[in-house]
Amino acid sequence: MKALSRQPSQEACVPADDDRLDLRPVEGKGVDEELAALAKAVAHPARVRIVRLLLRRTSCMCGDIVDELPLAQSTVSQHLKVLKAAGLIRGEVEGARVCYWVAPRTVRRLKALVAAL
Amino acid sequence: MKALSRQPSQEACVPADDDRLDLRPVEGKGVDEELAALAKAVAHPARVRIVRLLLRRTSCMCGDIVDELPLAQSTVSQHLKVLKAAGLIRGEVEGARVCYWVAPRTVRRLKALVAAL
DNA sequence: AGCTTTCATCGTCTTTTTACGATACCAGAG
DNA sequence: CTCTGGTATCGTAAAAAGACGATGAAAGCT
Repeated sequence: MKALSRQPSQEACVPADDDRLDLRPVEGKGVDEELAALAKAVAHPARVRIVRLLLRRTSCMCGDIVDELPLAQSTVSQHLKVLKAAGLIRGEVEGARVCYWVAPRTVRRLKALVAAL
Repeated sequence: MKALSRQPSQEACVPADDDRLDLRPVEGKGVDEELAALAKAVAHPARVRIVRLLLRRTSCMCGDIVDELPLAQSTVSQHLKVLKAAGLIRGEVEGARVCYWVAPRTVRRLKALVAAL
C-alpha cells in the first residue's frame, strides 16, 4: 500500500509540495489577516525552534522534537498543532510515529508577505 | 525651537534611523526568541495594518491611525504601544499630537530573520 | 482662566494562549 | 491477546492578550 516511508538520505523529506510561483497579492485587507495569522504561528520561541528543526533535518523527524525542547510532550504536541493549523507544517502518521515536515509553500508565503512590508 | 514639524512632501518621515547593514546572527538560541517577539508584534491584523499605514505614508501620521481602524482609540493606543515596545515603530510628541514612524532597522531585522528561515 | 483636542493610561472584563498531568488511542513487539 | 512506546486530546489552571469606557495629562485656542 505504498507506505511512504521516510526517504533515507535525500535532500529533504518534503513530499513534493507545490513548488510554483506564488502570485497572490501581498497586501490588502485579507492579506493583513493572513500575515497576522502566519506571524502568530511563529510568535513563540518553541515554534520558531520547531520550524528550524524541521527545515534543517534531512530526514522527516517525528517526536524527536520533544527531546529537543524543554517542554512536556503534550505542550510540544500543542505547538505542532498550532503550526499545522497555520499550514506551516504537515504531519502524517507513520506507523506508531508521526512524521512532520515543513510546508515550503506556506513558508514562502510568509517570507513574501514579510518581505513585502 | 526647531519644532520638527512633519515633512510636507518628502520621501518618508523616518528621522534618519540607523541605516547600516545588520551583521547580527540570524539563528541560534536567543535569535529564536527575537524572531518570536517580532512576530508576535505583528501577529495581529490591526498592527499589520498600522505598520503598513506608517510605511506607505509620506508624512508622519499621528492619530489618524485611529480613523483608519475599526477600533476604539484606547485600543489603537495599546497596539501602538506593543509595536513600540517591539522596536518596530517610534513615536515623538509633536505639540498636542504624536508622530509615529516605522523603525526601518527593526523592520529590516524582521525581514532578515524571516528570510533566513 | 476655561474649553477642546489629542493621546496615554487605568480598571475591568472576556477571550486566547501556554503549560502540564492524566488519559485515551493506535500500531507494533512479544 | 497483552504490553509498551509514541502521540493526540482532555481537563484544568495560570498568564497574557485584546477590547472598551472612563479618566488624566498636556497643548493649543478663545
